[in-house]
Amino acid sequence: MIDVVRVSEAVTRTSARLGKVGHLAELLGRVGPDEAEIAISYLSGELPQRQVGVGWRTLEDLPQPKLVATATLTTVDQLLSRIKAVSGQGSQAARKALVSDLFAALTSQEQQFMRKLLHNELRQGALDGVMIEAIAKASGAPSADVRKALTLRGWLPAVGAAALAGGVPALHAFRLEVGRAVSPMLAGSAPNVAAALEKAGTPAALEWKLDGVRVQTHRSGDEVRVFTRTLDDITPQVPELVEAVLELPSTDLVLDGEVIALRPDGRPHPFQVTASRASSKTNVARLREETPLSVFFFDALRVDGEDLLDLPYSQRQEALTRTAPPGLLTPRLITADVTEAENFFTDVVKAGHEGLVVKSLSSVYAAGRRGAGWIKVKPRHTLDLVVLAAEWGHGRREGKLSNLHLGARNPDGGFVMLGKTFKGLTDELLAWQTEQFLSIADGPTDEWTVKLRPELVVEIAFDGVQRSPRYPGGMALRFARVLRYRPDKRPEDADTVDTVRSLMF
DNA sequence: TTCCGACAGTGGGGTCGCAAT
DNA sequence: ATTGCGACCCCACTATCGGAA
Repeated sequence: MIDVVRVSEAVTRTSARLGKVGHLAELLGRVGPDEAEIAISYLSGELPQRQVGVGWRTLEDLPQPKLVATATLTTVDQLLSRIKAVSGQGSQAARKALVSDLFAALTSQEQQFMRKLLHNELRQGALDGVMIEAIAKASGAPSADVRKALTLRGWLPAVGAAALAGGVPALHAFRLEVGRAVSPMLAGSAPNVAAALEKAGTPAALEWKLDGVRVQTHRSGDEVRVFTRTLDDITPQVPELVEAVLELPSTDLVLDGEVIALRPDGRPHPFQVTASRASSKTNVARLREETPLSVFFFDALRVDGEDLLDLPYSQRQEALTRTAPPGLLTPRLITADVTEAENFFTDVVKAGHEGLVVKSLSSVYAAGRRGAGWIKVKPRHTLDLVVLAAEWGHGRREGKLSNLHLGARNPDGGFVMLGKTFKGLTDELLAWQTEQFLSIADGPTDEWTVKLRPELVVEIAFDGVQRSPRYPGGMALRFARVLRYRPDKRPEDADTVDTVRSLMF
């Protein structure tokens, strides 16, 4: 354990990526085969158990550290598995006792590392992307082979352990396995349709982007399993999808798509409604009567027992349209014409949906790599809002006021908070606003938050207004980010809550 | 020498399930 | 019945490194 912690610290101190890879590869070269999975998992910032039910609250008041490092990866891993088991079935007291046992077995250095791992904030500048390179270096296999195996297996520690033990042949042995989730292909983004077409190359396929939950659907005979983007199994929550897939002619398939709650008129419910349905595990039978889910597939990874990941988009589409009826397919248009594409974008937004995903016709299905073959485009709203307060940042933003509290003007006086944002800020802007904020700080300030006199106007971009149980106006901005400050505007020129309310749904 | 793709980091709002209160 | 916590849906954006151009 202490070896892993020391390597993590070395990785943190090294800014060069190749240097990080070197440190990681050195450790992988000497870790035993039975502990390789654990080492790879910890050093890429995750636990083999994924979640164990321990958060910040459970990590208060922990026992004194040991002075001598004796813990092994195996003993730590076994304790974490017991903690997970107790979290799933048992009292908080029992979990707390096991967490105490774990920390009592660790030195202070190891305790710090474990605390960061449990919080999912290792912040050593190396996650899967860097670890892939380290595994390649330590095993002598090309990183492309490691990446390909990861796509198929969905979990890097297993791939890395196999590479270290068996090299290239072991990596090539990974296959798409029906019933086991594949790493999903992700999309990059572009500010508008023309830019997206430019990136994807023409002609390109334009698909409706539905604001629902990503679903990777596997069928083997009468067995169906449904996985989310993070590879969690949500099969019991989506019976409509299971039934729809059992109707298909192919009995051996893997399809990629989206589930979404639609109103009777075919327009989408707000995202919150779909998310609620897809995450509810109780009363599913009743909920599906009230709020049925629809599924729209947009890709085929396997049909009739044939793997399609390495085929170009156009051939995968052929297999998809052969397999699924038109009602289950995501609306799409193939075009090279910018005007036609822009009209299609206008149509989808008018229909109440999120936007488009523009796809290269020649791209293969490749996990993880954003920006390559798929590019999303969404409309953007903006508002001029007033900064009401700011919170101190963490990590590389330590010592800078980072997270802004945003308010719209109330015509009756005062401002109504609509949420927070920390996005869109350059280092320069962070430094500037920290100085500005401290000069207009107002009244009592707690440990994290600095209240401000409402004087600064900032232009905010966002994707939409959603219903909020948390903020006083009953609404909050979705995906708010800073575009620029508006020194030319005064708080009384800021947008009003009425303007914001008119944008809701 | 410059450009750009990939990656890591920094957090946002909403909702559910579960245990404790 | 309510509250606090942990987990996971959705996610945008900037900084940095290092290979490509």
